[in-house]
Amino acid sequence: MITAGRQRHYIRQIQILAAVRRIVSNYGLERLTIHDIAREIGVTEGAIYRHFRSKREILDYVIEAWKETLMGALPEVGFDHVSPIDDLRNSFLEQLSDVEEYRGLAFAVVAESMIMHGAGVGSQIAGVIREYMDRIKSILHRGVEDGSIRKELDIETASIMFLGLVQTTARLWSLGHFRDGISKHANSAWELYLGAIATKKDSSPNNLVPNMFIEREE
Amino acid sequence: MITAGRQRHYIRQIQILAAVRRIVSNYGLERLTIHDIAREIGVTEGAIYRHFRSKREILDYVIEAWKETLMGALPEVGFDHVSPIDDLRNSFLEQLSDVEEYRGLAFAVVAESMIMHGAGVGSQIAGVIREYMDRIKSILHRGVEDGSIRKELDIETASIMFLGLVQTTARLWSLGHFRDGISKHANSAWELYLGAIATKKDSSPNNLVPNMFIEREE
DNA sequence: AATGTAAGTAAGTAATCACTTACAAACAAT
DNA sequence: ATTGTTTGTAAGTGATTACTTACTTACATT
Repeated sequence: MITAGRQRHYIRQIQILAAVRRIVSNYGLERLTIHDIAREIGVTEGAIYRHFRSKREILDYVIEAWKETLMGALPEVGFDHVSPIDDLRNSFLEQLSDVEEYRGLAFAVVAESMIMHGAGVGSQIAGVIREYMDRIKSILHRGVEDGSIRKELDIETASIMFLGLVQTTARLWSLGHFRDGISKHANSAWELYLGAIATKKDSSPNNLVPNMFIEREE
Repeated sequence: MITAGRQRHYIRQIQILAAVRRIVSNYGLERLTIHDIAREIGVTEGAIYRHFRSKREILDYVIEAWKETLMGALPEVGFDHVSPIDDLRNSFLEQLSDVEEYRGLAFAVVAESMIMHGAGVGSQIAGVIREYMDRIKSILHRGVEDGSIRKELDIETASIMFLGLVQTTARLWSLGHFRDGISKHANSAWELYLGAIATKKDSSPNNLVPNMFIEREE
């Protein structure tokens, strides 16, 4: 049961979280029911309510986990010992690797599909996105200051493009749009984005994108 | 009632379509019920079934209308009397004006939120998106051929970025992310995208974006 | 061994869902 | 005036939803 204040992650809660992702991934939000969640982890419906007070509380838990994944890939504000470009690239590739890891259903997609499900969940997710965008924007500002990002850039627009590239790649992947892995697209997408925002002095694109993404453990 | 083959658009069907957009816009897909649709246009539930055989048929109708809006803003394949850049810009601005027109719920967002609602609707929408992307890609190819678009460009990635910029701007707008109108963002977003894909010989950005979008009739 | 608690079950609840049925106006064509 | 079609209503249907209740099992602590 989720209580007030800081919460621990009990095993059943994690199992339920995984079940939610699997169900939404395979059958869509329509079939995200307490009945199906219970069946997925092999208990009865009543047992679910030992660990969550309501379905809404389950969704809150999912959103919270998504927020941690999302923000965890970004440096804290005022934390600038790594170059802004590297920060952006890391978040970019990390998110897309999350997409690939979960075979078609990253948190990005789950949360995205929850937006339209009324009952205040939309505004909650909007808050997470706003926070994430603010973080992206502050990184972009740092890049403008240290000269690695073009200063004529509209920061707001550039951050939207960043989010758009990640989310759209994730969604198309989840729709089965790509034949081969997501890695190749991740690299060329980053190159394209970098070309749009970076100052042009160093325009050899190959060295700007290390193969950190490709060399992930399988 | 929707029959086989080409269909006409009867007044009640259009009313229902508008009701669907309004309901999803204000309350989310959760409350897109036959009951609410009927109440929205001032009839009883049974009356709805005089015009559509099932709820699924209503969704099909919505998707079909979305497809027409989406594809209608693009030139036919092999139709190249206008410059590729202009074609892209027209589709880009036209879609975002659709977003603004419907005050927070463009077809783009409706369809997007339907993706995760199982029951085959997802694959249907995926088909529309695939068709749209193919059209975008063929325009990009034309641009490469006539020299207006960089030839080192990864066409696939560039088309994803295009879709991503439109969809994400639409979604953020529907989430109330923007304080002022969408027009300003539309123009700077197009500039940014253009800078990423266009050849650099003509790099004065002001003349590349006419104010056709701003001068829409109110 | 006794006891308290966390975690589970089986069988319900009322509400809501998409959809159906029987019937009645509205209206045009004959 | 009669008939047929379209479009509507009122009142249902069974299925499914989130959630509850009464009771039981597993297990650690004393």
